Amino acid sequence: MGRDDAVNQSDRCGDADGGSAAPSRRKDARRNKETLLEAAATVFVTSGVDAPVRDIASRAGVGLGTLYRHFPTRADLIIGVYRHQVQACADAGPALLAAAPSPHDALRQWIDLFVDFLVTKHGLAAVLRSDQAGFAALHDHFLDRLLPVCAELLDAAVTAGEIRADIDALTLMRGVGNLCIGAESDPDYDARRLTRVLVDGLRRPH
Amino acid sequence: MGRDDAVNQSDRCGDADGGSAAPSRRKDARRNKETLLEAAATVFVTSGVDAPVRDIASRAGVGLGTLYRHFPTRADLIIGVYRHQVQACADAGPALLAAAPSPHDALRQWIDLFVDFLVTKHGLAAVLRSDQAGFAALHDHFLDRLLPVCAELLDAAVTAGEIRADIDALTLMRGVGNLCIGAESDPDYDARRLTRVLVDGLRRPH
DNA sequence: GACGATACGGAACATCGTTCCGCTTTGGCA
DNA sequence: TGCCAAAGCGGAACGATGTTCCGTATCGTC
Repeated sequence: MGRDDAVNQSDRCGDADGGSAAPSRRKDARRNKETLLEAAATVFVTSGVDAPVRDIASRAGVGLGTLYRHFPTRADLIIGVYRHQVQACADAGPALLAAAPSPHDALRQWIDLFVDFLVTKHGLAAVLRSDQAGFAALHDHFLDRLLPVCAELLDAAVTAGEIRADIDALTLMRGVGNLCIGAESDPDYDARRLTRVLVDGLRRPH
Repeated sequence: MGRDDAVNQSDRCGDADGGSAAPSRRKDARRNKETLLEAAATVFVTSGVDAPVRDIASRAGVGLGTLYRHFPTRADLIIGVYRHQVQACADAGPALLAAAPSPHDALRQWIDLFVDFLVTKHGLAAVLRSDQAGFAALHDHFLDRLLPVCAELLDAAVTAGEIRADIDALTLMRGVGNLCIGAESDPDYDARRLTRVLVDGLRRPH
């Protein structure tokens, strides 16, 4: 819990928007966006990513209209808050593959990293799984960044003959994400151990 | 999908309340309760277990007050609708243990049964996992009926030396339940296969 | 048939997401 | 510096949903 690795650092850089949209020309707009991200990050920790939108707006000291202009959906807000951590997790993949004694070991370590990230974000895993309209962007963002990494690790392990080949990266990631649901609020449920059992189950039966 | 086994039959017997509460002395009350259960079962199939309460009440042709009197929480309604199927799943455990070639095989088959049940009920797995207040009763009901069965199968497999001993029945059931979340609405996500991988992972490493 | 207990129905209230629009601020320009 | 159009802001208002409450209707009994 709370391992001090690259994935769980919460620093964000100055620019609130790491994406493709051009930052506003107006200073107040940029400041509000940044303020909203900070407020959201705080509220997410205490109330989870399902916290009422009003709570976030009021903590940021802005109106609802302002929040919705900068972040049309809750998914946008969540992406904004966790963008850098997701990227760090993605970056860790190739490094682990290079350093670990075997591809399966790298996969296991990488999934540990992913699980540590998810489990420390109240409700993130649940909303990541959500099929509700409006969360597609969140889903896509995670998949865009992490799926290729997972696929690379998986392929390497399959090529090395270490694991079975009938589970694709998408299914595995969703499974791991699902296993993390509720883990943050229940000390009796050990999502980390369970994901390791799952990854163990990938091993080629002989 | 839609396997015709004992667990997935949807018949209910005459008495709407299989639980401990004494049935009402009034005929209209008993009839309304039964009507509500039928309406809920129908609505759950089409709109999932998260369907608006009003939809169920209106389909049953009763007022909201009536619905809330008979089923104070959504969990009570869900329990009422699926009570018999849960019981059938519980009953299948000992039978499988007696018939299967090995305890681990029995466990695998029983979990297949459980997964088949969950996957065919839109949103059930998700709400089963929910930590929200009001769903504790649902959680407890499932655990009361199924946890002992799971524990028995797990113990037998451990005793037979087939699987590792560091995963308890509660964790396993929650993990399986979690793996089923969203499976009903996404053909690309194969919860059955994933749960088999998980159960495979339980095998004692040698 | 009368009467008390029980149950019914749905209006009313609370919460939350989302939209909309009149007002304010900002940045560029003369 | 002063002006102005564009951009942004705030929060009232609306719709959906869960939940409560109470006046009225119905049932079972005597």
